[in-house]
Amino acid sequence: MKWQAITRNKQNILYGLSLALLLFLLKWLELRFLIIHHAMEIYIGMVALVFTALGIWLALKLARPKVETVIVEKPVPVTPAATFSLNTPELDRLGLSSRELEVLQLMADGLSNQEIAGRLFVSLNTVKTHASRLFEKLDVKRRTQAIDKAKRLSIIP
Amino acid sequence: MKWQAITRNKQNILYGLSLALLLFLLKWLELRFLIIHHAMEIYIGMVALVFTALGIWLALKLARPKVETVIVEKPVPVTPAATFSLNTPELDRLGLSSRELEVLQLMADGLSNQEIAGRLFVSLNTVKTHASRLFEKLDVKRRTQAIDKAKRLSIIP
DNA sequence: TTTCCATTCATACTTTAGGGTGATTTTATC
DNA sequence: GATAAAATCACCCTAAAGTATGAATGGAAA
Repeated sequence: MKWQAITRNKQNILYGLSLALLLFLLKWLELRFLIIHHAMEIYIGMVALVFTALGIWLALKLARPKVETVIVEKPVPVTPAATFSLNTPELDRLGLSSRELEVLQLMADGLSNQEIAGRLFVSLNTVKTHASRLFEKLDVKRRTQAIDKAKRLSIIP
Repeated sequence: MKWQAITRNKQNILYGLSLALLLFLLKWLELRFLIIHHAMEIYIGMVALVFTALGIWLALKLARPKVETVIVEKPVPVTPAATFSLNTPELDRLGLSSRELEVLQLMADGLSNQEIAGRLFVSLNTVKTHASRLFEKLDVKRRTQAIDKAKRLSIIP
């Protein structure tokens, strides 16, 4: 801002000096022609041209051209991240308990019933009970069917 | 920015006008002393002013505003085609036979060994043999592990 | 207080899966 | 023709999965 103010002042000073110079030149030419008393029309013509040029110069210097901005939107295809999204409505519809869902996921991970029991800190019998209930709710006969169906329904990832 | 430009132009115009006014006053005072003897100088002074204004007007008329185009990229979500792409190098590395791969896929679909046998027109023993070989090559202990691993490796969809 | 549901556990039994061993046939390559 | 691999099949045995029945406990809702 301060720098801009100094620059502007400098511009105005230059403007003033150039104008003073031109006036001096004009006066000097005026005196020369007045003394000689020749080609008065030429003198006037030159004055006209000189001051026209001065006007143009001033206008170009002072007037800042407007910049018109045109915004063009370009569609860019974006592939969304491939993430698993739990199908909550389907899960609610099936009515699986949280324990049943846990067992299902561990089945899909390839664990045996005994291993699942160890993972969940329960007995093998408990796991079998949950599995049985799970198959009932999913209307399947075996774990491979349960896993296949659950993935199709987006209940497990 | 635009407002600032207008304000600056206005300032310069005012500056110019005030200077012109001063010049006019100067000329007028000068004329008061010279009017009797120098009618010509008054005429020339007016010519100078008029042509300066003409120059300014011309410059402003000729100046054309610049047009700048800005391209803005807009993200558009693209639904990826949910297609399975067989991981052929991995399949080659594991060395699964075509029959073994068939059995694997039907396992993943939830079929029992007996059902797979019926689907492929072979005996239950044959299916068990293929399954056994399959587990060996995949280094797994049970079908759920085989399925899980095969999906991870993109051998089956 | 009663009822319902989830969770846990047990037992007995049946079915299926999985491992081991061996054999025969078919297919492809040299 | 010889060889190796894939495919097919059988039999025996064990392990694991799956079914049926029953019981106990705790928490939430009516």
